[in-house]
Amino acid sequence: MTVSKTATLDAAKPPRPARKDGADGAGEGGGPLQMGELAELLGYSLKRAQLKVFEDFLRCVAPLQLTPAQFSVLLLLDKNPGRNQTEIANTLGILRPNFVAMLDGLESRDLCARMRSTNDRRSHILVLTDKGRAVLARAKKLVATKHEARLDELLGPANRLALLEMLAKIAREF
Amino acid sequence: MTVSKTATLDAAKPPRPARKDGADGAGEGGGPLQMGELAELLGYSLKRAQLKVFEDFLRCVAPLQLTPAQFSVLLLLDKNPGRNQTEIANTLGILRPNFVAMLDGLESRDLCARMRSTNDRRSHILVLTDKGRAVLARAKKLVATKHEARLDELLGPANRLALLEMLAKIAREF
DNA sequence: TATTGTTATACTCTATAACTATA
DNA sequence: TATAGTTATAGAGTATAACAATA
Repeated sequence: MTVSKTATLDAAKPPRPARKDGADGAGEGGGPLQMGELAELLGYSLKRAQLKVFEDFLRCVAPLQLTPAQFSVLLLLDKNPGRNQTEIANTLGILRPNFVAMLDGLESRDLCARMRSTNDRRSHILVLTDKGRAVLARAKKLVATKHEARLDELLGPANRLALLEMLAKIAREF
Repeated sequence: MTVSKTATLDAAKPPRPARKDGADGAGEGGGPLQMGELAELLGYSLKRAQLKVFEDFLRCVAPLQLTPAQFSVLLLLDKNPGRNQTEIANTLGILRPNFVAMLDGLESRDLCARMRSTNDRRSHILVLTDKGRAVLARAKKLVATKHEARLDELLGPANRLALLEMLAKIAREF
């Protein structure tokens, strides 16, 4: 199609190249699609919302290079000193084999350390390093002032809390 | 969730092998861990809830062997006849390259079919087969009577709707 | 015998580049 | 040249089996 010269018409995207009437059967318009009962499927919105929230988390905490999973590990280590890998991993729903590489990453950045337990020499007691504590503190501030604050702004504090309660209930009891 | 079949559930587990007093520094109890501010992190509960809901979806619709993603595709094809792969994939947040194998799976089970468009021979118009429509109808019934019904039972219809609205808002505007 | 951390492995999801055939 | 479908590929995330050290 050598239209380019005369042009001007094809702004960005010509969605409708002169439809031959009801050509392809029932094809409606060329615009947005009908979501149908997808709009009432809780799991669908749940997944899309989760992706958005994680995406925003990453953005907000980008200067510290922490994923939601890594953040949750640091948080748990801080609140639960003296625990081993199995306990931390189980609590977060991470399988022990998969937790190894994750810890390797955190440890190589000097955010936490493994210490052989004196009681049970099979266990690795996990501890936050000073740097780990510092990074966690900064991350918590970013999450609170940027990430969660944005959610508060969108939903309102009361709704945000109601949402959290319901999600926690599903995670717990469903 | 992690918990597969073998059940990692903290149910059966002797957490305290005769602690020698305050041995390992600050290690508190041997029971469940402190969640700390993880309990207030929306993203955390969002993710755990999403996994539970998808898990239940799989169970409820197991006789039809449909994943949430496959179900959403069938639903969309039914409501939007005459659309091509790119349009369906984009609407569901699936990348075109990844949509190919997914369609292959559905088409090999005779649930949908690709038809070359007469207007634009590059496009594949997607259509549900009769079997696809039948399976979709059965899936919708299972989802409504088992899956969503269980959520209604847990939260109550009003709360369930409020939850859905908030999740949709996050997915849309966040 | 059982458990902790680990390795190896595999399977799913997701993401990007590049090819082909059409336009 | 641009777009639709496709291929190849790479990277996360997640799952299971099995081994060494220790209990």
